[in-house]
Amino acid sequence: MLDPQLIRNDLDSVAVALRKRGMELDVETIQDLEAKRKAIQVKTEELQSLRNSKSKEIGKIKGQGGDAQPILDEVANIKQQLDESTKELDNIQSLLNAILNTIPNIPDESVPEGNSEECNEEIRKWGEPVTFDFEPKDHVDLGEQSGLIDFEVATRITSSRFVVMKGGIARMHRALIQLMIDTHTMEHGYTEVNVPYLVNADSCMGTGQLPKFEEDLFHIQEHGFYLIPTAEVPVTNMARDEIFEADSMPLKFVCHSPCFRSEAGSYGKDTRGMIRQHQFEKVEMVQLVKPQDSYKILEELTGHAEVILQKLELPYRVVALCGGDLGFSAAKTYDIEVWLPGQQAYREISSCSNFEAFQARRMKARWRNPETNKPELLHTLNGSGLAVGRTLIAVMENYQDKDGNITVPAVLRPYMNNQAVISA
RNA sequence: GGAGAGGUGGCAGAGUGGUUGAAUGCACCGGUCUUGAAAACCGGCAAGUCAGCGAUGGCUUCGUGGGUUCAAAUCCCACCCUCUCCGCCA
Repeated sequence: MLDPQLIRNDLDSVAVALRKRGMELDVETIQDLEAKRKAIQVKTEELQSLRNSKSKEIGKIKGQGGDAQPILDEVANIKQQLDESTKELDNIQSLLNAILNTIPNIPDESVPEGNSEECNEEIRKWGEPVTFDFEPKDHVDLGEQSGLIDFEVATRITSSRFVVMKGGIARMHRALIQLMIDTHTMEHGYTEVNVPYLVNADSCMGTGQLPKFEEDLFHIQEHGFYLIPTAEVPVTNMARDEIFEADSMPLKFVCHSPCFRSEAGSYGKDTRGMIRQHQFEKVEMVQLVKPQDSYKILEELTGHAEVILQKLELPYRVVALCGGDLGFSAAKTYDIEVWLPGQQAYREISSCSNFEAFQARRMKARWRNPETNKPELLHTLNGSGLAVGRTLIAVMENYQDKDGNITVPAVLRPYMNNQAVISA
């Protein structure tokens, strides 16, 4: 959610800023509703004030044993006026909120212009794509050859876009999680957390999945809960309605969790393999920071994700998302893309974002600024560190030999009882 | 799942229809005292929101949502959550 003051006082510049996303704000409708809101709110509050003072008089008179009837008569019609005015205000406010809740965050100045993936800006590259002296297979073929990745049986159990992993592959998947969490806790200073995978609607509102993107979520109708699409939701919402002291910040959390996404609207996209699943696992980093630090910390956080790829010696590049490719709540995002020999392409494996106060405002996540001694909105950031399934397939494809065996990266072996090869 | 108790400010904890946004204590901030600190004493101290250039003023908020009333922390209804006991259970 954007600052309501900004919307009231400088809507035109908000509209200009949002054009970077390729979004056209309906300035006239908002201004119109806002003007009505102002008039009706003032009127309503005046009526409330009148009622309150009259009621106090009644109380005083009755307390002294006097006759309050004259004032009771005087007050008789206030109630009805107030009811009408309140109803009208509620109406306008919910119309206005419906609009405001669907306005995305304002992109940071440094975000590149553009309306599609092609306009993303490459920031840096690490490592060289390996050249094979044979035709490298993709993870689907490799998994089929070894029998350690089974899409068919997962389809029988549930549906498409699910997977069953077995043996060495399942083990390496688990080892990757351990490597990531250990690195972030022991080298980068994050606190490991374990959180609910079902969340309530308020939490989804807080991080911005609701109200606009309900169709992307799995919803348990019976209880009103949602399956988390990312640990960002429960972890960031730990700060909802909280006020943190300055010396406890930044708060840094790392969390491994499954993620559930309905992938509505992605029919036909990445249908092959494990790239796009309804259920996948991710290690997520979340930071709650002082506003003045958030852009510096975005760089750090992105670096923390990169360390995992460097340890695994997987080539990657970092791109800054352009305005049109930016997520709803983000002010700035770096995607990290790993090299997949099977696709001969860089594919997203992490997304690191600064949300500034956008989520914090929805969540009422605040810190006490020592300079003012007042609670102020903090800034939230998060980034995958990393998407585990995609990391797994990157390892498989980059570490394969011509027979389809997969060498276990050295850094993972301690987590796999020193297993060095997953045989085809 | 059954029975009972309860949800009030950063925390603890009063308050059962009317100058109660809420006693008191702790914490916190400022000051006096002190070489300095502690103690003691004095003062301040909820959040959100609206109008206003501002001074300031109004409104809302006592788990959530409805209702009764001129007036609700206080009465009524529904829901949520916490605790205790019983049952079941990884």
